Amino acid sequence: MTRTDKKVRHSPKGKPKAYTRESAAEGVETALKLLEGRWKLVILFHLFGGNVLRFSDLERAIPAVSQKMLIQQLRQMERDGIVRRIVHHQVPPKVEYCLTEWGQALCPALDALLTWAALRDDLQ
Amino acid sequence: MTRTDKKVRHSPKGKPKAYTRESAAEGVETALKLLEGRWKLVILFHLFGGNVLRFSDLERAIPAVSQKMLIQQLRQMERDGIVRRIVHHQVPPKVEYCLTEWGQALCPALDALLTWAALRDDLQ
DNA sequence: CAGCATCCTACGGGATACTG
DNA sequence: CAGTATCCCGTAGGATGCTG
Repeated sequence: MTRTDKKVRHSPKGKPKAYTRESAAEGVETALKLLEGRWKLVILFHLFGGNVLRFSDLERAIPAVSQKMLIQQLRQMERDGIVRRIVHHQVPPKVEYCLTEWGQALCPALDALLTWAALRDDLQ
Repeated sequence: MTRTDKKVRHSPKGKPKAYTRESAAEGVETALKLLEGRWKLVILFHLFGGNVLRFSDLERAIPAVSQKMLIQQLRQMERDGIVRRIVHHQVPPKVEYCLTEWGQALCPALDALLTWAALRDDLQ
C-alpha cells in the first residue's frame, strides 16, 4: 500500500478510481471487513456526531456487550484508524473513545446503506 | 450519484426515517448481513449493469468459488430479494441469474463505501 | 475503572463425491 | 448443466474469573 503521503489534507486531485469488477468487489470487501463484528456498528453510532465516551459509558450504553467484546471491537477499529483512543493517565484509569476524521466520514456511506434498505418496501 | 429511474418511482409517502442510534445501527446491521458471505460481493459486481449470467458463467467468472458456495450465496441473495433466478426448463438445464431492481439499487451504496475507503489515504 | 486470560461452542465456509 | 450431500476445520464471539 502506498503510505507516501504526509499530512496532505485535501488532495486536489481525486484518485483515478478505475475499478474492475474484481477490484471494486475487493475494495468493498475490505471496507466491509472493517465494519464486521457483532458490536462495531452499535459502537460507531454511539460515537457519531463527535461524541467522546469512556469505556464505562459505552458499557452502559450497550448493556448486551461483554467487556471482552467491547474492548476487542474498539481495539480493532482503533487499529483500523476508525476510532481514536485517548488515555488519561490517572487513578482510577480514564480512557475515552471517539471517531477519527475518517471514522466520521463513514456516516454518509452508512446512510446510503440505510437508504437502500428502506427502498426494499417501496421497490418490492 | 442518483440514478434516474425510467420506471417506477412510486413512493406513496416518504418514510418517516426517524432513526435512533440503535435503530440506525440495527438497520445497517441487517443491510450488511445481506451482503456478508465470502462471495456475495464478487457475484454482485458481476451482475451489476444488468448482466444476466448462467450458473456456469459465474463459475467461470469466479474460479475460486466452489459449487456449494456459489449456489448457497446465490440462493441467499435470491431469498433476500437481491438476485433473481430464472429457470429455463430444458435439457440440459439452464438457469440464469440477474439482479432485481432492489439489487441494482445497491450500486450507489457500495460506491459510497468505496469512496469512503479511498478517503483513508487522503485523510490523516 | 478499564482492562486481560481462559475455556468453550456455533457456524461459515472449504474439499470432495454423487445426481436428475 | 446445475445442482445435492457429507465431512471437516478455523474462528468469531459468549461466559466467567482475575488484576493494575
